[in-house]
Amino acid sequence: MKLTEYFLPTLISDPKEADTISHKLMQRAGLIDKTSSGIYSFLPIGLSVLRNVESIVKEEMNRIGAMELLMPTLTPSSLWKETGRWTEYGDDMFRVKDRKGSEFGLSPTHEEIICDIVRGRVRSYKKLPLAFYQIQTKFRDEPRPRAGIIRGREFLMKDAYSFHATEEDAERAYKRFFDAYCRIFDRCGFSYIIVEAETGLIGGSFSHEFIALSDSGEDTVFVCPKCGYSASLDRAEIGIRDLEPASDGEPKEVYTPGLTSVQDVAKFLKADPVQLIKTLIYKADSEFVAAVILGTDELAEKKLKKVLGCKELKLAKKEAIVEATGTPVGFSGPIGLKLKMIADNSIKGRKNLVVGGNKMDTHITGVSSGRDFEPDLFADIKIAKNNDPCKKCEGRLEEKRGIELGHTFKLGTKYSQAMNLVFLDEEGKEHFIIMGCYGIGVSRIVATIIEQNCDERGIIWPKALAPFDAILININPEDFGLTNLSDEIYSVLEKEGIKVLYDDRIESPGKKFADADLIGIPWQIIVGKKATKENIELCERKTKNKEFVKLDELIGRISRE
RNA sequence: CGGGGUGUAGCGCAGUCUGGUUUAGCGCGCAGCGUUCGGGACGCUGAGGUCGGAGGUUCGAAUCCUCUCACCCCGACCA
Repeated sequence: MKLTEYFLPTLISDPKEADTISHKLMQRAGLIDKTSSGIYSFLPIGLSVLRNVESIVKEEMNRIGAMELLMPTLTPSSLWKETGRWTEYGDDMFRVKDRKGSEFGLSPTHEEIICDIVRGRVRSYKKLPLAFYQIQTKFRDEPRPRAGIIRGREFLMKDAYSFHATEEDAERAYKRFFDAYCRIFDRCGFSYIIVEAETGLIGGSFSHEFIALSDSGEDTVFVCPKCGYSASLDRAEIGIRDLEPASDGEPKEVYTPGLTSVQDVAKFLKADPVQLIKTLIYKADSEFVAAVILGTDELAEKKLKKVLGCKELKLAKKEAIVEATGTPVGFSGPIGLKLKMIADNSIKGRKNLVVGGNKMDTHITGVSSGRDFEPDLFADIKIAKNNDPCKKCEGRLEEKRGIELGHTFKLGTKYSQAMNLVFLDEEGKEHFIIMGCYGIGVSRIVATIIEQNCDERGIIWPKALAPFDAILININPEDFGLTNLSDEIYSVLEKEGIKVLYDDRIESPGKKFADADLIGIPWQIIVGKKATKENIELCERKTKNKEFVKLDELIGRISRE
């Protein structure tokens, strides 16, 4: 491709609205153009990369026997109503009406649609298992799109669905998808971790998130550098902390007028906030419970939910707290509380604590756990912090930011029950089909690659994903000698099937080098005054290493591995 | 949805507080001509704007007032 005939609108300065590195570079290097908030066009060079990502994804999906299909974006409300997600999705789903007034949703995901395809057509165990995938545009009306295409309202996703007769088979498929995901992210050259995750609106029994580490990421994860343990913020298991021990004190009521926050109380009593105890009142399904944690911690609701085994867990409302404990908000404490009490295990054996007095404007100092109150259960119910001890080894957890690239779910029968997907086994008995679903944010991958592969000059594409293999820079297209040589190199490379972008523009060398570095094509072939067929300059974008090769060596040097 | 911020040429900005000297400027980019040609060259000439939109105040509005729309960031929420 000759650059004079190509559409590559590069920018010298960062666009004002972008502040993550990948967003800036995608706009500056002419990969994308914003149409509206969270909605982007892929320009030619951006689309090349997107297609390269797609082909890696497709190859790995095909390799594990998943069949590609394509489902519609516009989907009738009736299907969503079957599973209840027409309501559950709320404002996150874009909705439209047809001319007759029938309601449709722009699909944010496709469980309902694939189930509708499969049900009725698969009635026998003999037709199972099945696995399908598609690469398709998804719509989600995000409350806050951000960071360019990292969180868009319209984005490209690979979603896959598998159907099984048995749990064991579903788990085997889960493993196959899991391994395929690892291969995909390895081939893209990502540095990533895999964490156990929550299933959210998709539902199901368990799931894993594939998270690329990046400071621009929106997810917080914890990694143990020693044993490799990794988990998301609200699930990371923490070992026992080695807190400064305190000696026993005498319980004493103190008057703390209007002081409800840990900070205020600690300041007022001149106490270390770690000696304070927070007592949070939650409503677990229909029962009120008290969660007791250190003043310096935050409660991990998902952990507490798991400990309680309840379906719904919500912080109790102000009036409900008064009703359940007889105490206004901010003065609840563990002593004499008549609710089920779960305490974080870092409270076990702690002494000389400050707790709420279960009385207006009152706290109690000098309290010891075990002596003055005994929770029903000790458990890990706090959110992890940087440098917390690892539960699996003696290491320390490190807090990192990441971008979620993939998510695998073992769904079980959530959708097959709602949509009546049944099959007959060998004995003619009816069962619900067991499902799995597996997603990858394809467009998000493109941004994430840039996050992990760039320098101050611009993008550095991994060779497997680059929009072109090489950029051929003719330093002076008005010089016949240089142009003849450049033309010859260009036609030789093209003939060999090497994708080359030929910078034949009449521009200053500085601009050409700057653009080449910005768009990040792995190899730069530079044709300047000293160049001959026997002495062609080849520069690697990533390292900026220069070497001089003969024309017939060039192909071998830059062909894809 | 709560908090903060921004809308002036393709991009980045000044001008707004204190209305009039602006025919609305500057840099980059763009077009033409010439000189350059190994790290975002230089000179000359030129094109490009209903100052986000609507209404209002005023002799006069980019500037003041009211409403509104769009976009960005933090949070909440979510893949």
